Amino acid sequence: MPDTPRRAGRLPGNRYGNRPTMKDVAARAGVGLKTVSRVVNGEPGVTPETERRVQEAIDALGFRRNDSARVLRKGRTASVGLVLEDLADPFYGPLSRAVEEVARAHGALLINGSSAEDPDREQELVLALCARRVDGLVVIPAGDDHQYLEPEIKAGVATVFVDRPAGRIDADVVLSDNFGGARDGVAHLIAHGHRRIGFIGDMPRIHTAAERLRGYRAAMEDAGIPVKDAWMSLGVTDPERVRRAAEEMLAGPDPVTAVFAGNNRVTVTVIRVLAEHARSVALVGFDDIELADLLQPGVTVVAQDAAALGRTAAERLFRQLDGTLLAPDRIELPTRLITRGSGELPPAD
Amino acid sequence: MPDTPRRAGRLPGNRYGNRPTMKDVAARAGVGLKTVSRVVNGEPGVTPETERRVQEAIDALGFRRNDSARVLRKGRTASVGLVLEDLADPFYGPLSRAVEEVARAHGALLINGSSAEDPDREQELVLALCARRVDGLVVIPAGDDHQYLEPEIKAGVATVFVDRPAGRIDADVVLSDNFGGARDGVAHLIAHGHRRIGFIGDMPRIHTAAERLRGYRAAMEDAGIPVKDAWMSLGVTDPERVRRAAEEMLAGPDPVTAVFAGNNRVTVTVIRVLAEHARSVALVGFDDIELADLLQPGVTVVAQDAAALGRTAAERLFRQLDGTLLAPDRIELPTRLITRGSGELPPAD
DNA sequence: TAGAGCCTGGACAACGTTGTCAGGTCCAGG
DNA sequence: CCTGGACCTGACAACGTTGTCCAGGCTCTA
Repeated sequence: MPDTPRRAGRLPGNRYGNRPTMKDVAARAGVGLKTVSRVVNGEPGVTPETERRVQEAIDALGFRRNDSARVLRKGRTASVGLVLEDLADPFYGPLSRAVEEVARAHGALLINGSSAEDPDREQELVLALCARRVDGLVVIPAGDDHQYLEPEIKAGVATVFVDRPAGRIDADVVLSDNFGGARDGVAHLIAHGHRRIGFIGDMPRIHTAAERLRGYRAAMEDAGIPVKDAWMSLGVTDPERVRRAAEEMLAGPDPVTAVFAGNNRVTVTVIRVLAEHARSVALVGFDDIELADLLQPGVTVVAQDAAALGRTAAERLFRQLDGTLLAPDRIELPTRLITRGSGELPPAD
Repeated sequence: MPDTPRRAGRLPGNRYGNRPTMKDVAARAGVGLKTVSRVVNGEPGVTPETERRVQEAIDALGFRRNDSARVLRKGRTASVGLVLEDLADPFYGPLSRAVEEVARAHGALLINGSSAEDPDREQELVLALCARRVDGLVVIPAGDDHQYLEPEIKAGVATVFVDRPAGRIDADVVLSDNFGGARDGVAHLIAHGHRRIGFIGDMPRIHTAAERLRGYRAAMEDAGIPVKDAWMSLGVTDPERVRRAAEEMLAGPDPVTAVFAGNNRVTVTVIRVLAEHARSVALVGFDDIELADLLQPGVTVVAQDAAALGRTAAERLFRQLDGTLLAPDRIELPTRLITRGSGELPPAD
């Protein structure tokens, strides 16, 4: 009979592919279980000679500590979860990376998931992460009711919301100044002589979209310009519909001479439409986009710092875990207007 | 005396913030431990009435199953790891998202980490993921020796390498046709009359960079054009140095009339340099970039499908886990030349 | 009405690790 | 030679879950 594998006959044998455990290492090194544990964790109180023998057995068997068991015993997973809308969106890449860097500095791994802007999927993801007992959560909300998180937060899961505030729950939030940024961007167009300014943005149920719309309205009101419904297009985000919305604004009886685009995806489509348009139309977009400076004209944008959002949120998260953070707070990061040409075009009527 | 918390006196009380366990739920519902387990896992053999009582207790206590314990018992974590270079790079966002979608379809979560192109950090990340007993790994290698993974793979961790092949180990690999893509791109420039063509790429120790360089050389050789050292710049990736390299090629005694850019970051910088350059210079870049069609001229690129890379790799990973996949294989996905203007400019000498 | 068979529920061990604690060895000092 | 302390080492329980197995109560049929 060949070597009988450990646990033979008890399981098909594919449990972790039959990995060696500390017990196996201990047997091979001729020491106690706990001594192996000590060596693996670099705890003091082991003779160099013993340590050498254990280390040898570890290498020979290819032992790797099972963190699931460790977590079960210790209660901390050294991992944090990040739930965002879509990792493929260039806005979230740097944000995610920033969270990862902070986590790494604290010795934690990052688990992330995309909600695809679906509240149910967000909840499903968040709860799955809680079941894994992540130490903390950074969430970019898709839904607007986060009461389902209350038991988790009570149970000690550190939580920070980013980019959009949480709904019906008191928690840390890190936001960009969407209102101020949009207001400044629109005011910039007004300062360059525009009065008929269009706004194309996402569904107002998304907080950022609503705030930017509010900024648009505020700037118009400050300048004493009445806003026409035909100048506003809300809830529009896929390229086809943005295109149609932009074309309608440009063609109506009261055509706009400038457009404020509510996010990076809208901006890109609007650029395409304007490129085909005969009359010159000014444009300011929310969110910076790569190569914006190389287009003709350069694209003027209200830029937010995605990496700073992620970093700030993650740092708050770990301060919650340290216990150095007291009450939940709302932090707002400033935006920056970057003028490159498209926002400085004069009205062409 | 107020309600004494469970485990009072044993621990500071912050272990998972004292979350309820199945035992607690069982006690509250007045049933046995295993019955709670059955309800939580939707196993048959529980009366509706009992199930209701248990469910009530679960809701009241805010119970959430501890997946660490579950994993320890079951041996599968339902999570896969993804190690890539930099999540903030727009090339990796869609790739990561594609892996996530496939994982999600298989009920698994995605843990990902950025190696920052550092082999040590790659190994550290991979081993940390193995310690968490991820079921599988998708790795975009930073280093060129992956023997350290051998015990893990033997132990049953499914593994697929993407974008670059693994070093010194036999494993599944999913690649783009870097050689063919680069050769076609350069041949395209040659077909438009260019003979002095520059190449700017990353360090040849990176497989993709080496393959693209090889494609460049092959195309030149096929056309019988001797390549001058001054036309090639390798290992250059930060904007400052790419800029200098490009300027030198354009200014030398034998100035290039066209440039092949080895990756998206190089392309972007070269575009900037060319925009300031008096003479018209043709450009083909490897990797597509957003808005490439809106520049003047549009940027001709060799596009690879990042999402397809991720999807293909993840699908192979789960086929390994199903056991339906046999021997390790090497899959090469085609690239696509997208002509937009910059690659069709005639030589300007 | 008794026995067979089915359904529901619970006791118990095991997963691999770490914290606690006690035993054992070795040496210095009395 | 004995005592005490410092230092190593290992036995054991516990973390929260799931798989196995058995007990008890029910229904149905002969």
